[in-house]
Amino acid sequence: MGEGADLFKALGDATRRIILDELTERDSQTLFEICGRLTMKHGLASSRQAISQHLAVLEEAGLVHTRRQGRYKFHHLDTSPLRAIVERWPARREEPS
Amino acid sequence: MGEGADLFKALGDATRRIILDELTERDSQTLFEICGRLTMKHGLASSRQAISQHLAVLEEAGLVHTRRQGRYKFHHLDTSPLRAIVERWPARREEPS
DNA sequence: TTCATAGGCAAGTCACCACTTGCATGTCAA
DNA sequence: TTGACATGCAAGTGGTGACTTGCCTATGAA
Repeated sequence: MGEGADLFKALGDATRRIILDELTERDSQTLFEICGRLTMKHGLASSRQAISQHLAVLEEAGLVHTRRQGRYKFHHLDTSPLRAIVERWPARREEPS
Repeated sequence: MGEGADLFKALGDATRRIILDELTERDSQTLFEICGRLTMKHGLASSRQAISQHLAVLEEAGLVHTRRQGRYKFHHLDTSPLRAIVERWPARREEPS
């Protein structure tokens, strides 16, 4: 019931968080571009299928949107669902001593 | 390296998120108080040990701090680690159409 | 068409994690 | 001290999820 479980599940994996980092640096990438950049710049050697499944989870959470163009599928970052987190548990009024 | 994995792991469980909800409503509760309120108001029948382990995870993530007083241990909410999430993946400049 | 590229689907394996179970520790009251 | 209460610790179990493996579809160029 709008509990947002998909969002927290998506953020729960370290590889998916790095994918979000990569899309923050350079938005609108294809699956193969993301695979290459994760290997090169972030030092992780994940398979194409693994990254594809991660992107599906991120899309379910609303953090990534896709756009098909011929045989390419571009992935776009959407950080707006993250606002629900800080809104669910607001900052306290009084600051600690 | 300050990657914050503990934070996302803590937020990844639905019961722990409800515990944060409960502490948002009423801060500084003991383990037994939290157990009782989760059963009454949120309808989940988790054991004392389960809740205790959840609170330990939340404390590792810095979301909950504890204060001992005699045989009681009070749990305090700290939402400040959540800011790191929205700061890691900032909102885009342009708004979507 | 043929071939290479970009991506999708499904079943199987393995490790982690939530939860239980049982016992132990420590505090306070009678 | 005895007993009840509040919490802690540690081993074992089951289910979920990340990853692999293998095959399939679709687009575009020669």
